[in-house]
Amino acid sequence: MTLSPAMPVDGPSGPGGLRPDQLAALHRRITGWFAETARDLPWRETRCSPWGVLVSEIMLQQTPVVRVLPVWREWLERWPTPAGLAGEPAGEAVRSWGRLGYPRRALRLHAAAAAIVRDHAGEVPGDYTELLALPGVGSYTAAAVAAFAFGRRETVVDTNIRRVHARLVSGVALPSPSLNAAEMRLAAELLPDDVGTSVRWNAAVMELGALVCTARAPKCAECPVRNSCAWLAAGEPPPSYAPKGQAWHGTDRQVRGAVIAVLRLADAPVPAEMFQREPADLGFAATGIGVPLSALHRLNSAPEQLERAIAGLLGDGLAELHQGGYRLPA
DNA sequence: GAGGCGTGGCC
DNA sequence: TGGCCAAGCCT
Repeated sequence: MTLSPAMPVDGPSGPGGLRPDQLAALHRRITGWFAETARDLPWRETRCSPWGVLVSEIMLQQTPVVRVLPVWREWLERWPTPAGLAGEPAGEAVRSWGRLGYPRRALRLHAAAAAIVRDHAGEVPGDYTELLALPGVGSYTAAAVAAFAFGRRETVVDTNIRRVHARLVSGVALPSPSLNAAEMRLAAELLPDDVGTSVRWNAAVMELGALVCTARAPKCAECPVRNSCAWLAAGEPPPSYAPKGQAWHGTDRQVRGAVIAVLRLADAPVPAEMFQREPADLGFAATGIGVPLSALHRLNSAPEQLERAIAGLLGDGLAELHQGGYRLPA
């Protein structure tokens, strides 16, 4: 039987073909690198509440840290507890979400806050299974909150960790298009046994993927485990598949985004006909709502496309009809 | 399980 | 310039 770096097999030598001493060395090097390199992020401070950690994790889903920081600070100042957020209309969460993107996350975070008040006496639960039951909380976020807010030993797997494992252990440029059982098993086997070390390991591997082992142009010269990297040893083979990008220009999605940008800034229900006409003709050009209205108009979308976008927003609960116009849910 | 879902910065 | 990418989740 032959062990290939590209096809990690558990055997006498351990996960990914690593001996126990090699695994321990990886733990030491990566957590050591993290101790001296980690960014100072407010949700990593020990005084940050589990609620603050949960809010950060939801905001960080598909959104870069630098854009999350100011919005997270505003949210925690305004709503320092789940009960604070749950006590306000869902539309306020969507409005305060600003331009973070994927505004349904704001809706789900609001629903999660309500569930926490209703089912957990207002305290963010620390168990993976209970976290997973919250709206907007999937396998990654449940594990991350349990680990980072409650110090639990959890197998945290996000896109950064997947990429580090793919290169460092499996020797390929990128992880597979979707998370699979083999990856979860590998991640579980790489996780340090000690609880405290496991928490630091999760954060450290994630940080390594975010700062050094990046998707494009990884900074291998700065990597603390470059001498152990299976991908580097294999001569940096290119990805075996081409990631498929998401279309944007001319899509319903783009129109959705433009419509909700208008609703975020509107302080009264917006009649449907306003979405179809020049804001200058409506006398709104110089007002706050005039800017997103002009942007929407420039898309020059077909009426039926606009209808689909609005219907989608209504269906998702991101908008509601009130007195002949559309607004964020009140 | 593939596809839908925002937004802005970067190379 | 424009496609790729960012601490995913849900259906």
